[in-house]
Amino acid sequence: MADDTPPFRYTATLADDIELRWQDWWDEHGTFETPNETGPLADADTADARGEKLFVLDMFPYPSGAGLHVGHPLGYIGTDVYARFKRMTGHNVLHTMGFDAFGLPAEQYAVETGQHPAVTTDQNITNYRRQLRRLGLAHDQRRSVSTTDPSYYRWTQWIFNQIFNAWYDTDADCARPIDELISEFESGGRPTPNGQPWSELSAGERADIVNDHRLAYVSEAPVNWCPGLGTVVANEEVTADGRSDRGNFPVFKRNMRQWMMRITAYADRLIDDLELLDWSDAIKAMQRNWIGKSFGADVDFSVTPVDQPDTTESITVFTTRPDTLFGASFMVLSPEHPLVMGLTTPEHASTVSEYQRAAAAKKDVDRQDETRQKTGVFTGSYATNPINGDQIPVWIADYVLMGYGSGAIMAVPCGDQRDFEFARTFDLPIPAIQMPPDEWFQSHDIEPTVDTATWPEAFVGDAPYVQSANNTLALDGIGTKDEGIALVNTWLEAHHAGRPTITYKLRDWLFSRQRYWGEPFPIVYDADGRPHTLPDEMLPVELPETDSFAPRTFDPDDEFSNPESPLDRLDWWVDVELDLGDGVQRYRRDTNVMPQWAGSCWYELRYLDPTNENRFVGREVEEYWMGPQAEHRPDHPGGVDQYVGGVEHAVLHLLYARFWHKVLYDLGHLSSKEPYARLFNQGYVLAAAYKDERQIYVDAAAVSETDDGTFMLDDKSVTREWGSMGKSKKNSVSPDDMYAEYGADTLRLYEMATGPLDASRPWETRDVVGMYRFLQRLWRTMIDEDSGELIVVDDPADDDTVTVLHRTIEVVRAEMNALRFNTAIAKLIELNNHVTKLDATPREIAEPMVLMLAPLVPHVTEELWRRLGHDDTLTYETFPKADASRLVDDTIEVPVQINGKVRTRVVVPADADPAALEATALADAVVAAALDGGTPKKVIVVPGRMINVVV
RNA sequence: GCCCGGGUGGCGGAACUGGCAGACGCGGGGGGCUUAAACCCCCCUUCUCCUUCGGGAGAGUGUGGGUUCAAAUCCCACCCCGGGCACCA
Repeated sequence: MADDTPPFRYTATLADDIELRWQDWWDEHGTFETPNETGPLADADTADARGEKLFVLDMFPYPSGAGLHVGHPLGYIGTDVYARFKRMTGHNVLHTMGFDAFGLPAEQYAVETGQHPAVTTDQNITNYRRQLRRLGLAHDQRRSVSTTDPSYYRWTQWIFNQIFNAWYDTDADCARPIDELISEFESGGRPTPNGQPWSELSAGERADIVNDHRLAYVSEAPVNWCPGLGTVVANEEVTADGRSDRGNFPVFKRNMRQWMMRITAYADRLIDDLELLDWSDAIKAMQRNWIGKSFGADVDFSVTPVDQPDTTESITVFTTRPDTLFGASFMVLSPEHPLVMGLTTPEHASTVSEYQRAAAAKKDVDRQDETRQKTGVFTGSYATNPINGDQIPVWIADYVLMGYGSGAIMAVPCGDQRDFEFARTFDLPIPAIQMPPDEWFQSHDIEPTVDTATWPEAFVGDAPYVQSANNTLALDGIGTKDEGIALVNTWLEAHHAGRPTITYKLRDWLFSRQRYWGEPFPIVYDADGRPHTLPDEMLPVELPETDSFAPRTFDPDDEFSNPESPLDRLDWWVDVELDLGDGVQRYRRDTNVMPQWAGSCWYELRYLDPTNENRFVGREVEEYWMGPQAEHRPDHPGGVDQYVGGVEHAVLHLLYARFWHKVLYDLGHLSSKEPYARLFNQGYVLAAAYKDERQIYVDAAAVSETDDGTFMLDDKSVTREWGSMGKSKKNSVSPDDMYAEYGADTLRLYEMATGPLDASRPWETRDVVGMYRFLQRLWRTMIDEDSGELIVVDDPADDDTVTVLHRTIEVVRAEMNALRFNTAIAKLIELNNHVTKLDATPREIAEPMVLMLAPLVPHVTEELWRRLGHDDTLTYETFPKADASRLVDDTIEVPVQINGKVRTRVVVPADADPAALEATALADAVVAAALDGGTPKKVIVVPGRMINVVV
């Protein structure tokens, strides 16, 4: 190529040279190594010299085989810019990056390629490290961890043991060591569940009681069985339409014996402590909704079992509207409710069992389709409504779910649309208990009446009660539900027929997976099948080597298949002889592995103290980096100062990690109550994908847009859709291509400039050139393109330029601090555009400009800083501060409006008082013409901003 | 249905606490450099209309109302888009 590009122009080639050189320099000099104050990585003097601590954290990546595309590092660049900025404003910043490398995709990728997941995972991590390093991210490499490393998961297993050896004391409202529970049982200070004295129980009975209190426990419960994946999965991993979020296979509810974690014990604290967190309302709302706390009452209805006509039992229902109890005209049980068989009379037995079978065969998806016609069958029995003694029929129906409340409801058809529809379908009575307002009747075009036969739907809302009284309670005339609820709750308690209660949607966390690539449980079972944890000195329990790592999967629709853990096949590993304190005995190892979320529940803690052999994190180290900061806020919960990641973890990782953190806090291992004090959700990089007429993706890079807005590949038109980037969509753009074409600094700048960090934005390769041109102009203001010589001059800058500089500094500082890098960049471009118009670039402008750009484009600024005559990295230079006297002008131009429209401008002294402003405006020719000799009706003066003359 | 966001030029997006809408970048147009092109540089670029070519007028931030001297910004009603939850009693 005949190329007359000037030899020292800032091109991709020069950028490449600069970037690789500085990346090596940083590594050689340990530039980004962050000292602790204590422990193995301690250098207290340096830590103090750097200033106040600041922990900046990214959600660590799962290292996939496909490598990074340009969408992945958006958040990583954002945290890097922020962390670099904070280093320059007096902070000891901890920033590193680890890998969340256990889990399904690694295993699937390994199965596809026939390589062991340990091998592919290592390769992928190596590739990720290379791609991330090439971006110039200022990470402390010494602190990088992988969840798959035995020296890491040793401590994941240790934390599991902590959770296993803990119980939740509801009186103290915190977790405590299980030994303290046992002591309470032994001393009699706490009664056993069935009241028998502890001393009379066998060792096995005692173990069962203790196991039932543990925060990690094995139970037989309905779980999500996914035959297509060959494993059970957590509620949080099931999509709304009843499929696995990994692989999109059907998921079936089955009773199985599995490990659970008692996250429900923390439901209230997980909600309440959201108040302490600087997170977006959206994420907080998602967590609150997921936990799903609702206040209401349990109400007991008595029933007579068919086979024991002389006895009564009670069915408890949960309701959020106890005040509507007078309107409960029938009861509906979930088909799986344990009392259904006992309440079914012989003549209804066949229809009931048939309905139960049909309900069981239905997938959750179909069952939850609320548009479906209501179905159900009568059991033949009646229950007594405690508030009015009415005998109400007991039905079963699949719109009542066993998994929520008590699996039974009182149906109030006049006030609940589902009950209303059910009553209409089966011709059940609909007594009115509220008199809806006239407008309600008008909107339905019917006469006001309590005769619900004319009502088209249930009435939901506040309205005076009617027909709601018994001998001891009268609601009639009361107008608000809060009052009604309080009165009925009092009545229920006085008559032992119910009690206020709280229900949650949150279920305990299903914690075991029947896969290979995960943390083994540090658990063995004795001859009686009771679990024992392995003592700390036996950790880690290493994942056994095997060629046969593929899980057994099944036909995705084969609901009645059973999971087979890969570890189960390894007899040599499963059967062990150990001395756990009772002499050498034979045990069987637990053959489950932990879910992918386990490793990410505490990784930020390991970053703090990655080489600690004695503890998962040193106490003082944790306190330094994560301790509550009362000087900022008395109720500061502690935790990471700035966490950045995608919104997709709102109820998975972020909920699980908070739960583990709180357990560790309760047990005295941590000083922080919460792991992540401040959370920022970055947006996503979206990309256009194109499909041809066969609905097959075509290479997005080859598609062009015509003038009339249609998209063409060669001579065929294709359709466009927006979504995440991906190889399968043929629209992936690799950062490697961007490095080759523009360099890492340009890529960083482009990603930060396209919009606010929390907004998703489309990727447009053709737009990248704008930031490349900017860096070229920047380079050209300081370096001669032909000679390569520095052309910065030591002459003072003119007054106007200095003013522009200080205004820029003022804005850039504020914008960087608030993570608004897009506007900071715009300001810096304006400054540089100003400088390009000067005859020469003064050093007093060049140096602060380089420093301000350093967090964004670290390589080219290091190079310029060096050429400006400095020996050391600019990483720890002080970020420029604005001179306040430069931020105010002597005179300012103020717009003058006439009747709210800008018609002219006047130049006035900056400190002009309102009267002077008004006088100046009225003297202006345009204003005088508008007034035409008259006087204005009104003049509004906003000093320094605006004058509005109303004519 | 409920809960969160959001809607501004051809495109990505700016706009402090209600005070000059469209910063910055892309794209587009014009010009320079060049034998030519690419690269690079300079100027113009919300729309419509008028113009004596200096400029001027009107409209304009999803729609319709309202508050105000003044609304992208506040209030009411509605439409559309994205995300989350959902037969949750």
